[in-house]
Amino acid sequence: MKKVTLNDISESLKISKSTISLVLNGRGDEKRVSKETQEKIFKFAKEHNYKANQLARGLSTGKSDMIGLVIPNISDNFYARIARRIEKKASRLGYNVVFSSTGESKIRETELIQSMLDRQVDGLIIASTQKNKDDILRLKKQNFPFVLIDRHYPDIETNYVCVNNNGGVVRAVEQLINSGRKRIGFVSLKPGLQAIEDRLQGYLETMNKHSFDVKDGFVQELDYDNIEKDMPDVIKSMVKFPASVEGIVFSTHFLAAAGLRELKKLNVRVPVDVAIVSFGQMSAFDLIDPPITSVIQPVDEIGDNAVDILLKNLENEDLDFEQMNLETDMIIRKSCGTF
Amino acid sequence: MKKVTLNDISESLKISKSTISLVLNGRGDEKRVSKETQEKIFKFAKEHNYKANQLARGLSTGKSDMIGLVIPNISDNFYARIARRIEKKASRLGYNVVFSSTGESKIRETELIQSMLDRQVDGLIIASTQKNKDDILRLKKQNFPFVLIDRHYPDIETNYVCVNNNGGVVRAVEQLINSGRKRIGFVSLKPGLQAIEDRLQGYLETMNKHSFDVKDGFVQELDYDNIEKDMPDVIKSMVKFPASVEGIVFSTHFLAAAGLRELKKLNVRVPVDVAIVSFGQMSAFDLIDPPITSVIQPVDEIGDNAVDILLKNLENEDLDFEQMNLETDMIIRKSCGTF
DNA sequence: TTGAAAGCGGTACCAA
DNA sequence: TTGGTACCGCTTTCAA
Repeated sequence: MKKVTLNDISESLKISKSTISLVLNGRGDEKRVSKETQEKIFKFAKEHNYKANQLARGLSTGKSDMIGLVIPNISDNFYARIARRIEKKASRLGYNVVFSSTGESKIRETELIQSMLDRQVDGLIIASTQKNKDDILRLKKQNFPFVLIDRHYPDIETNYVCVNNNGGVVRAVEQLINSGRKRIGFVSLKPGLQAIEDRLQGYLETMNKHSFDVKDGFVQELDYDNIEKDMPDVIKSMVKFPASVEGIVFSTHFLAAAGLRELKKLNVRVPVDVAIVSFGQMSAFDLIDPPITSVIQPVDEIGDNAVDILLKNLENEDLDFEQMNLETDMIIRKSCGTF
Repeated sequence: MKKVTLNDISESLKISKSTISLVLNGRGDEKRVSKETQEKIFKFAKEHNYKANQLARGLSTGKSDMIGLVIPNISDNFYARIARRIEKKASRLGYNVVFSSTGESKIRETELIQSMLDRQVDGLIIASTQKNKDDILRLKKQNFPFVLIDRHYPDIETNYVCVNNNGGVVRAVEQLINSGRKRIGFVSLKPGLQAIEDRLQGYLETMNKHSFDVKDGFVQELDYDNIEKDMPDVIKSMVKFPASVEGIVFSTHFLAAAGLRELKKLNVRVPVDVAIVSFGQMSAFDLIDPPITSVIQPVDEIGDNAVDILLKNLENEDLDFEQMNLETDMIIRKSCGTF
């Protein structure tokens, strides 16, 4: 069952390709193609189930109606939810989305961006590894439409949709302080991500504001690829002397999960011995023992805004950059010791 | 910064497009293009950062090097993990993947499949809504390469990679029986999915085998779109007289989470009053109070096999259908009352 | 109101 | 060893 092409229709109907193309693209009336011709064409197309080859169309029009989504990891719930939102909105507007995960690798990110460009995607939405200034600068220089999500480059002016990381962590730390903790630790990822840096700053600022010492061992930074492996030692070192923390803020949801796992293994009572707050959520955080207090990132808004901004930029070449730092929310549950 | 095309190179270098195309595709030696010519071409391409337009190439070769992934919901951890695996493997083999979520809607599924076909994807991996025989039959009739994952159509012969749903549930029920429960309920989704049907059968068979009655109210089926709303009544009706279940098997991970949420609200002690097992896992199931016993689906194998089978079919037109029912595993935790 | 033809950027066959 | 050229399927301009 060979695919029907414009040419086939043209030959069968003895009507030129151009007319058919026009009609099938809904510009028949505009171009004053006669009703009969139009009907004949529509009828034939329907009957033979004609569908335009998007490759050919794309080659001809110079746009592919595809947008590329480059993220660290589609199996991470946070990005998956953003992806879902992006896809939903994009698809409603006639775009398909090609996605790829970088696994936080700069090299992969470079490859992926390139391969999407080769595919002629009309625009990109990128949650960058932030180790990849070169590519971002290049995209920018080429005036290629893209918007950064979740992570942006502070010294490169681009469109971005991020969250107020600093503010979110401030709330998290304040919450622990409210529930009477002074010796508060911060478990995070190794530097490299601005978002992570901002969260650390939020922690340090808040401790400072309250004149609480950030003692040795209070701040722990894990390697993205070795979280399971390193978490036991990290937690051990934090809960026992000399650090002896009474509270921990985890800078991201999977760190919180891994950290809690270790706390449990050590029979540390949460929140009695150590209260915890997670920056970022997981779907079962309310069911966990104890339920986890967490800073909520506005996932849907990130996705929606990213698509909106990108599409605006597809239509209009030279728009001002849009930069959004969305506010976080917080759900207070038992783990922070407030009750 | 306009993109460099083959034509540009051809004009600059005074070498024909065909030669350049050959060389850049690594077939220079094979076609005995002189070393010098090859070097000139490579050098120019490098310097001017030439990248082939995949749309054009696809149009010409008739293959796009894209594979389409159609799933119910990318933000569901189960599918997200499969997607990650598929993407990883596919990308290593030179394919990009376009994905879309159907939200369990037949209409969306039809639209999405069509839009991927229009995009000229080389093949499809589909976790179908199973309300969509027509499309599957059409793909099959057209001999279009595709493989079904997670859900297949029993009366249509196709490639598929699914799990042994029946067997998984049998183990789940047996586990509850082992820990002394007789009045065991089954919370599932409204019929429509073969996988769900198989799980129900697994439950019924096992109950039957042990001569346990399946009393009124033991089997509950929720509507995919109203789980949060309907779960309270479902759980209430199950735990109190006359159903008074002592154990519940949830037919999928999110039902287990929602169900447990209600059990907790009702102050039903798990597993003392009601023991539970989940078919399918969530990342924090080990941290939940109580930790959830769950049937583990072999996510990675599903993804890997799907890609393998699909790629084989891309290379070779008429292969026999491959049909895999992968075995599940089970992680036993407190919720089933075994300890 | 409709058609012819050029062009999008490649690939691949056939000559030279 | 290299080049010419038709063609993939569609859009779009210009003429008729």
